[in-house]
Amino acid sequence: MTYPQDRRALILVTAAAMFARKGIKSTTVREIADAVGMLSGSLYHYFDSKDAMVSEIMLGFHDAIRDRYGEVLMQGGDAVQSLRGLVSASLLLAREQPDATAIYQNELRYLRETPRFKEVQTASGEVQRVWLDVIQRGVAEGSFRGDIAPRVFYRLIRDAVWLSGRRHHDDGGYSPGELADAIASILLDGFAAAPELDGSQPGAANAVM
Amino acid sequence: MTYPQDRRALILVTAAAMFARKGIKSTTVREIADAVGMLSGSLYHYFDSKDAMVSEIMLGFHDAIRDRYGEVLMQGGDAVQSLRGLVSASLLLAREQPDATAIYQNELRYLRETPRFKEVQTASGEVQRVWLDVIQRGVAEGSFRGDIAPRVFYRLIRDAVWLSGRRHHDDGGYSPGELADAIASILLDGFAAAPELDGSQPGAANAVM
DNA sequence: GTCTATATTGAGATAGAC
DNA sequence: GTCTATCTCAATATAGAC
Repeated sequence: MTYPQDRRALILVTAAAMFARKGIKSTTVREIADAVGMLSGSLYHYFDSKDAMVSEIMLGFHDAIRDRYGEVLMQGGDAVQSLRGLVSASLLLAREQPDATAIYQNELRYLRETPRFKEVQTASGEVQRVWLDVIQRGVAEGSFRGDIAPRVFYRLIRDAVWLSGRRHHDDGGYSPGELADAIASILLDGFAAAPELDGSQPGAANAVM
Repeated sequence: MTYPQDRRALILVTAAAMFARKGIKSTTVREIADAVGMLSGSLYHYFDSKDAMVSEIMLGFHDAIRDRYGEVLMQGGDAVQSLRGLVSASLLLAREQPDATAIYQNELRYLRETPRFKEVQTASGEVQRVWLDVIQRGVAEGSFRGDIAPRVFYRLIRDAVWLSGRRHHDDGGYSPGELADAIASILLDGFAAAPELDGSQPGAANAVM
């Protein structure tokens, strides 16, 4: 699909694919070089280190996120609309850039604990801030449940987005879009069947466990 | 808390803690030995290899899961009751064995792709089977939504359990039990606020995105 | 810009003394 | 059962020719 115009870009997308599939630590620079058709030493003409590739991949990904989220927020609307916009934008991104998404989710700890990824950490914090602001706004507006900490819901949704971005061995006829809809629907409406209209409260009623 | 009676057990719980925190690949046998107060060579008196430790940790974890799930299913009841039982049992296990839980979730790919972990893979498949059976039973009984593939819900719930097992830098005053309740409630009832009793359908109504 | 060759380090694992 | 010492191998990274 994408036709990388220069070797540098080719190296980057190839590395991203391998990082996503096998993890950063388990992917060797030799394998990357092999996949792109050169020898490992040659990679260092373009990048200072393996981690430099990781950093560049992640920064590009966060730039894309920031752009999309900016568009969503600029459209205004209430918190529910904003949240749906963020979910939609995230799932779209996860579909467009499944490798970067997987890396971001799988290697969170490594990215957080390695000083070299300071810039990535900052960008990541800004993204999280956007989510929390919208969720808190929704709670204040009364459209989201107030009995659940925004942070908890944020984590759940972040992991769910990851889930939709992952490629699975069998996705049983689900297109990525359908999968996204299914996940968003569970998170907003719940997995329990819609109750009969007998006046029973669906939300607060069930004390779980 | 736990008072390991022999060195072997101490090594295992120490290794589990480090695997959970830093990942298997990033944890060296020397670090494990350090933490337990011996030299790396001595570890090999107890274990054939680093992966042998991983395998033993995971097999023990799956044994515990199987026991608990068995108790749940033996109590009978409808699918909703069984599902709640499974959720409850899982969250309890995630709380009792946070390290094994984290390893299982974080290293899924590594465990799947390494032939040496064949036994773990088999055990893992059986666990998944239990979930899918209960979910499918619930769909058949009409208590779970039929428009969402059981597999999708299973993955969501598996990741959510992981979430509850993870230790986070700040969990903002949430006890593990409260966190578990919050997550289970989102998954079953949804994050949208309970609707006013004006006859509008909470479940199916919102076409997401 | 790519290759050859190699330096350097880090990690898993082993042998044998104590 | 633990330590000392070391083997071996794999991986990142570098230097310099072409």
